[in-house]
Amino acid sequence: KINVGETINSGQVFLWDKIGEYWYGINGNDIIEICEEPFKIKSLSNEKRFFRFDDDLSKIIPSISKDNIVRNAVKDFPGLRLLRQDPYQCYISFIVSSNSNIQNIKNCLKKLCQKFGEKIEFQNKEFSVFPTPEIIADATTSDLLKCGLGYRAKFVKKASKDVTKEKIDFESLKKEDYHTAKVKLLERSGIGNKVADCILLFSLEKLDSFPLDRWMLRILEKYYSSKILFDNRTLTPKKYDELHEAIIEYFGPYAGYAQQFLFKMERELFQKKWL
DNA sequence: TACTAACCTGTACG
DNA sequence: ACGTACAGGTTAG
Repeated sequence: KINVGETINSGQVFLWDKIGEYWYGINGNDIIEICEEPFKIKSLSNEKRFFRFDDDLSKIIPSISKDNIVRNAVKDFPGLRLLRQDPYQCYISFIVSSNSNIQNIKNCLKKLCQKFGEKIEFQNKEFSVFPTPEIIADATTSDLLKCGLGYRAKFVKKASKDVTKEKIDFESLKKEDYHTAKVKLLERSGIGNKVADCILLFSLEKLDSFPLDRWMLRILEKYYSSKILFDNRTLTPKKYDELHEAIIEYFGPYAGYAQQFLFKMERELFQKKWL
């Protein structure tokens, strides 16, 4: 059974807020409301695939449980789930995320919605949904800069133009395999290995994607140095690919789920130290 | 192909 | 108060 708070607060999504017992989130042009106890979910579009209830956890969990590290992470966060995000929102979110932190990412994306997104009333509350690629592609750089994007503003604009010009089509990427889809994402501006893997895992059905950021490298070094070998800390594109190969070989086709559990585990460990 | 520096912004620390 | 470091990376050279 899903733990909504745990899942929302695991670095996948940035446009969610809790009001009373209810969580509200923006997903593309959709708005989702979810309450955990008693369980209730409602959305503007009536689409309920966001929480991936269709994933067969009884198959996935055993598949990724290769060692006690993962087994403990799953035991500590049994309600953690991967989410199925709107691809364009996910694409922009992770371009914005580069060299930044979660709080800053949230601020930027919220401003993007408020400035450029359509205002919609839902459950007697006012929301601003995520802007369309067309709106962002036509926005002026100075307006984008007002959202706090900094040097990423030009990446966001260019990447949006690529969507409107159909240089990239998310629906077809969903049908491609991991590697083919990744190559196409890497051609877009502001997207490197890590950002591409986040987009693939969180919005394009690539459960064999395994985003390697600073945290994951720390985790691999700390718990997996004997199981998965990789050398120094400068991760060149070639080494990134090789490491990803080794990880898939170890964790299998649902490695992305393993990544999410491990990431959550280590983040919580760190946060508690500060309290 | 590998390595390095520069990069917007916000916040925490000395 | 003000400088410096650093945060879930990418790009240009």
